Amino acid sequence: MRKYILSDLNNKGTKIDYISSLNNQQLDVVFNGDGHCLVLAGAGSGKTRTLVYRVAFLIEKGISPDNILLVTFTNKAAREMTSRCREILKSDIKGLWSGTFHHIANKILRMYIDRLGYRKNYVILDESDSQDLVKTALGYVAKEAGMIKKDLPKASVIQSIISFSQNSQKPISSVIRKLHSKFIHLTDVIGIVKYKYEQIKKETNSLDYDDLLYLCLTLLRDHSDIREKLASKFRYILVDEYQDTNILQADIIDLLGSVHKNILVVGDDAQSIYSFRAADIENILNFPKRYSDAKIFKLEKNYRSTRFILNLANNSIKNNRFNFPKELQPVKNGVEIKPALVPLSDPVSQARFITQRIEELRSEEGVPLSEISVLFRSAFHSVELEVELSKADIPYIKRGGIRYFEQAHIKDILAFLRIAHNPLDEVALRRVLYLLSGIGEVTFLKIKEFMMYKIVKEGLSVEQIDFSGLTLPLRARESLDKVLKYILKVQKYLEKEQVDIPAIIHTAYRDIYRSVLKDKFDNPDEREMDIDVLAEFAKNYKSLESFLSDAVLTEGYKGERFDVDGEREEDVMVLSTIHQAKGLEWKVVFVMHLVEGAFPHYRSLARDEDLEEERRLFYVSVTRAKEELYLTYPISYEAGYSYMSRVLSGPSRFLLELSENVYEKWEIEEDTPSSILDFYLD
DNA sequence: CCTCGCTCATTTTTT
DNA sequence: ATGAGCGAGG
Repeated sequence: MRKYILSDLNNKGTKIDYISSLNNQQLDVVFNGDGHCLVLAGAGSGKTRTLVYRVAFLIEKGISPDNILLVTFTNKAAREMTSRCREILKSDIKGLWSGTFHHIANKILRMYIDRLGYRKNYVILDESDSQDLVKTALGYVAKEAGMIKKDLPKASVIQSIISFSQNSQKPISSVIRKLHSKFIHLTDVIGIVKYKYEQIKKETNSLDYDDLLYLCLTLLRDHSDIREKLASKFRYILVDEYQDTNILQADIIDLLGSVHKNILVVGDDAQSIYSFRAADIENILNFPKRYSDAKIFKLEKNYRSTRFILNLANNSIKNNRFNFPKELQPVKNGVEIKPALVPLSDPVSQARFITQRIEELRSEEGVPLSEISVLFRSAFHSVELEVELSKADIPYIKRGGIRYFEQAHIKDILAFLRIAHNPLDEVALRRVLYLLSGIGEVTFLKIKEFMMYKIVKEGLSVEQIDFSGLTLPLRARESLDKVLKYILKVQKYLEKEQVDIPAIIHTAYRDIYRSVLKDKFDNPDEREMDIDVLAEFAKNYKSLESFLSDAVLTEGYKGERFDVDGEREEDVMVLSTIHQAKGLEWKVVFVMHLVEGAFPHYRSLARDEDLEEERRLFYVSVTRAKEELYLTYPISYEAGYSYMSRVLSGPSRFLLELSENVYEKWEIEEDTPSSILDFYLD
């Protein structure tokens, strides 16, 4: 194969120096990645690099960027990859389609969804919107069936069942049997709730995350002209993190690649960590079966971590039975520090230790904060640490937990924008009206029915509706008037050539929301600042619709700046859930709260496959580290909240099952009773 | 019919 | 500590 490489290079006279930038395995992918290709890329094996060079190579070879589709796991990753591509090519790349599956599905549906009987101006519901709507559906169904809500699962549970069923393309009944067997006797009712939920979505022209994928697939499958058109457009398709795709996503790729048949997927079965949202590891394992002509590439050389760290990672993952056996081969040379296992007496000591060590790294060893991160299983594990970091004046951003766009006040403001865009947006209208006094469930329904009738049946616009035909209590009337006045005002803005979204946000805030914010929350000033950030972010958009879509599909976290135009990061540290740390690397990594029951999470203990996923998560966490790795856990901690007793559940099994020689034990808490240490560290 | 204040359970991971 | 759910008052 190497022969082709040189002749290829000589003939094309390329400007990019592939040979000195990539190793042989990587070069092979870059030059020979035509057709159906599976690239099995271990952690730290330079898979992003390989993808970036592959895209650059295609463009340099003369493929137009709009004939390339690059699917990534986050939109952030897509931005990073395209900007790196731009750097090596030293030219702008316009027209390349890149982003997450949801992002790309949205792009396709905005063009063609009318073919499926939806209007193109649909709204996208995020998970909590979807939950709200399931709750509404549940209300109707419970009433009709004469059941009490108490006897039914919570809306969030039903929502998750519906979602999993959609993403895995399995019937509700089998999802319930597998994931929520205690509700098995309610299968029929849940099925009806799902039906009702679908119906409301259809009526209100809204799509949830799963609909984006499912409808995109339906569109491609059932409308051959659209399929042909798009599949002809995409001469080359590249998919990153393929191990975390679900069946819908794999099928979408299959159809989009059905004309040119150039589908290159990259992934690592050992890093599959999203089965809870129906990611199916079979996609990657069966890729060669799905495409019998598939070429398989392997990237096994690890450029990231020291041999101690890799040794630890290999040692851990070999306890898993269900995956391709493989070992990461270290390449790195130089100073090697053994990973440290650090037991601390409790979460506060743990936080202090990490903070102290970070200070040392920073001041004594000159490690920039941007080269350090702290990872954990669950977002709330970092609370004590956040306190300590703030005390020590160490700037950090946290990824995981509540997202920026999911905060109540941001969702409130977005709801205002949504009803201006579409006054019949059920979820948004309910949210806005509930904020104001005098309007509850019954009054809301009355208003909604009235507006629906006037708009849908009589074809009136909001401006034309005579609301005096609706009898309402005084307070409700006042509240409604406020909202209507707002909608009319904003619709004037929308008629203008250049839509000023920040102005719409500020109008909603000044006219209505400011006073709500003041009594609803105890930190209104802080939240007001968030709303300013939102307005700032909105400046980049020229249509309300695209702004609203991105607000739902963008993964930004609180405190994280939206690096839309690749602004330089300042020197801040990252705290992150392991899920959010996927694909990233740091010189120094702390993995904290390695406590049995927390990590592995107690809900995964019952089934081997779930436990193995937790172990893969551990594997992902340790392979983020380039040079130094600290594994910490508190010996005792308070589970749940303070009314519960202190728990001594002991270190994670992921620590215990590692052989002693892969890390150094580091006991720094002199006040820790040694008997406890002896017991647990045995 | 709405709101407020009480009680109870509740914390995995996310596009 | 926070949120959801429920029952009593307004």
